[in-house]
Amino acid sequence: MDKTLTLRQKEVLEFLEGFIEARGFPPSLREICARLRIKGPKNARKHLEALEKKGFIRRSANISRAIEVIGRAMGGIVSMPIAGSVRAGAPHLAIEDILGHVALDGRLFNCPDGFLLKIEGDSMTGAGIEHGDLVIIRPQNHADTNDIIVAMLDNEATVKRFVRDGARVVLKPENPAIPPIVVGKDREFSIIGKVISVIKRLE
Amino acid sequence: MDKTLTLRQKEVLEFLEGFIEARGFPPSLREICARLRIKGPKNARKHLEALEKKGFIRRSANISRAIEVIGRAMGGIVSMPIAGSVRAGAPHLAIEDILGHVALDGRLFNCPDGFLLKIEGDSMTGAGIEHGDLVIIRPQNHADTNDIIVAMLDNEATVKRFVRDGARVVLKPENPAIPPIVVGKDREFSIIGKVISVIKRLE
DNA sequence: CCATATAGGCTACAAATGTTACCCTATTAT
DNA sequence: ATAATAGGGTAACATTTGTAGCCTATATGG
Repeated sequence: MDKTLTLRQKEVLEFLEGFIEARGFPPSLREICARLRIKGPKNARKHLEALEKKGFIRRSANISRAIEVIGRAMGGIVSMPIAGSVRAGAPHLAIEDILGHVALDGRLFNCPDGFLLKIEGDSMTGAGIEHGDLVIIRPQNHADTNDIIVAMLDNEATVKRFVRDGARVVLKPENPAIPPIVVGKDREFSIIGKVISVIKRLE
Repeated sequence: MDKTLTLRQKEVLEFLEGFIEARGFPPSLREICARLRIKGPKNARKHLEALEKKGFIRRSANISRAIEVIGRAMGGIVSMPIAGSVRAGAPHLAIEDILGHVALDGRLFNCPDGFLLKIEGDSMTGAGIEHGDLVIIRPQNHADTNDIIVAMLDNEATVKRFVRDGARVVLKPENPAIPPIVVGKDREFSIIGKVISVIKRLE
């Protein structure tokens, strides 16, 4: 089965997507005819049959406008807040107010109550986390050794690799130029959450 | 105008959202009746009129299933396909090569006709692109020096840093263990697109 | 040459669907 | 008391809409 669309079928598919986007519901056969300058509903139907056979849409018999464009699945979208900037180098800034919200795919970023942080500094470049990247944080107050976490250290937020060395806690940068931080009892330390995803923008 | 929904109206609205989510198109009046155990289509219609008056949905007269749920904040969200394999010059990817779709925030990933590719191999670890990461590709057939691109080389897709050295084209891995590739005239070479974003999942 | 897929025109029919009219009972505010 | 809103019932009606059959034409592959 050839799953490649013809030019005409691509036109039909793009019209379907545009119509649904604009109106909120799919077009009828005769509305498809009107836009594509086709005379009979049967001919529009044949296009839909072709699109369904090739797997681009799903239909239901005897039901008006029963066209579902596959892949447009907007389901499972979660809105995550961007929680301001965090200095990943020498700990400096605390978590600030929420800058905005971003809609993300729940299947890809599986974290119902997560949030995002924008990385500042170069202390985690060895782990592929660089200045300007966004990290997605899953809030939790514990961590396993070698997890990359966001922690509050003396009222400042920092992103580091978490290592439990016996009774001691060490926050390891991924940058040879920056020494590890040994968290002593004299320091105020708490785990904010774990970095579960990194988003880099290259342009 | 009272914009507060009654319990029953909230039931109706949630049914509408669930139906559209599941089926891809809105329900008819009689389908609303069936689910909410209402006997006449007129009664379902009265609920829709109330929801429209309060600004939660939009309708069109005399058109079947013409219900658009407002404010469901799908604005700016784009759906991008995840390509399993890349073939040269594919404007519309064939369905057999699409592993799935991901909904992404258009403000964050500003690329209307892009697609995603799952990275295999460790040739770009120096640029923070590792095995298993997803990269977002903006289709284009040109590139600037130092862009990270997806290219077809002898019928195989590869992700490398693009360097134009005089008349020569060099594809540079970001891994000291892997030598650069000098693209000679004897090789079939074309640029598929530019890597504009990297998504890493750490768990 | 034949079969198939694509693309379209035309007509008719039955089912799905929105619309209208009139009925009722509560509850709440005027 | 009266009006308005919310919620539900029954029936009839007109339109929208999907389905079906039959026609022509072009291109492609065996």
